[in-house]
Amino acid sequence: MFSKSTEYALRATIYIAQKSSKELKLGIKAIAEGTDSPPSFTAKILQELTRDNKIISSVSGPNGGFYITEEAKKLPVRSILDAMDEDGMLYRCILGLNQCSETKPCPMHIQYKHIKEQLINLFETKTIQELAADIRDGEIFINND
Amino acid sequence: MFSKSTEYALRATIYIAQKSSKELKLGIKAIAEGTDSPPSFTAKILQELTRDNKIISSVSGPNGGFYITEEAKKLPVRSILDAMDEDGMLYRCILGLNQCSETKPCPMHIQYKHIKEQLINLFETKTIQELAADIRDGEIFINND
DNA sequence: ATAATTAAAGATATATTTATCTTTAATTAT
DNA sequence: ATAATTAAAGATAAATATATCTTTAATTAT
Repeated sequence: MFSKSTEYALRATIYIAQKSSKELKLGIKAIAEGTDSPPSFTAKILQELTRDNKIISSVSGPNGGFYITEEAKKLPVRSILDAMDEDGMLYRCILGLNQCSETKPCPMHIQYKHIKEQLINLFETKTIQELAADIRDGEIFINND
Repeated sequence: MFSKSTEYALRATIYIAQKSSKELKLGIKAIAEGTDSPPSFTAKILQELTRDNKIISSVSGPNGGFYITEEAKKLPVRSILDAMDEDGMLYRCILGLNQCSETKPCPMHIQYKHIKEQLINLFETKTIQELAADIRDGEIFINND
C-alpha cells in the first residue's frame, strides 16, 4: 500500500505521539527500536516530518530529541502522507490511469470507488492523537515484538 | 497502491480479455497502445502472465500474439496479482508490521480491517471476464485518450 | 525449404527507493 | 569556555523497480 518510508513515518509519528512530551523527548535510537525501523533511515524520515515543525518537533543537544505538540497531535493521519508526498496514493486510479474519473471510469472504478472513499475518510478524519490513544489504552502494538 | 508492473499487468489483461479471441490475437504493440503502457516493458510483463499459460496465452509467428482462454477469463482479478507476486499487498498490515493481527493489532488495524476485507473481496470475487464485459458494454476506458 | 513475423529470453541501462555513514550545527551541562 | 550530546545535512552505497534493446526461438505463409 505505502512505501517503506511512509510506513516508518506513520509508525514513528504514532510512537512519538504516544511516548513523548515536550518534557520527555525521544532519541532516534529509541524511536527506531520502538517501531522496528532502521535507525538511520528513520532519522532521515523524521527530518522530513520535522521540516518547518509541520508534524514533529525536535531539539538538538543533550536531552534533546523528538516530540510532538498537542496542536500537531490533532492533525489527521493524512498530514503524514502529505509530508511524505504520498497523499496522491489515496486519490489515484487503482489501475494507474490519469484520466480515470466519474465521467471516464476505468473498469474497476465503480467497484473501487466505495473502498477509496473509506480509505480517504479514514486518513482524513482519524487524528494522530486518536491512534496514539488507542495504543496507550489497550493491547495495541506498533512493533513486531 | 500497486507497482507500475502490476498496473500494466491488470490493464493488459483486461484489454486482451476484451479485444482478443483465439482467432484474433493481439500483438504487443496493439496492447501497449491500447493500455497506455511502454511496449517493451509490457512485453516483459506479459511473459510473466503467459508463463505456464497461467493467465494469458500466446503464439509466436505470423498472426501470432496474445489471447486469453474462456477458462482463464473466469479467474478472479486476484490471480493477476498472484502472478505478479503482489498478492501480499491485499493482506499486509497497513503500517507494514509483520506481527499485526486480530490478537496483536496495530493502531490502524481495527479501522483498516473493514476496508481490507472489501479490497480482498473485490479482487477475489471479480473476474477478468466481468471487468472486460464492463469495458465492452458502456463508457468504460482502459487508457488515457 | 525459405523468408517473414512474432513472442521469448537475455543483456543492459536508468531511475528510484531504501539504507548507511560521515560531517556539521545546535544545545546543554559542567 | 569546553566538552558532551543530539539532530541536521550531506555524501555515498546497495537494492529494487522501471525500461529498453538485442538475440533467439517458434510459427506461418509462400
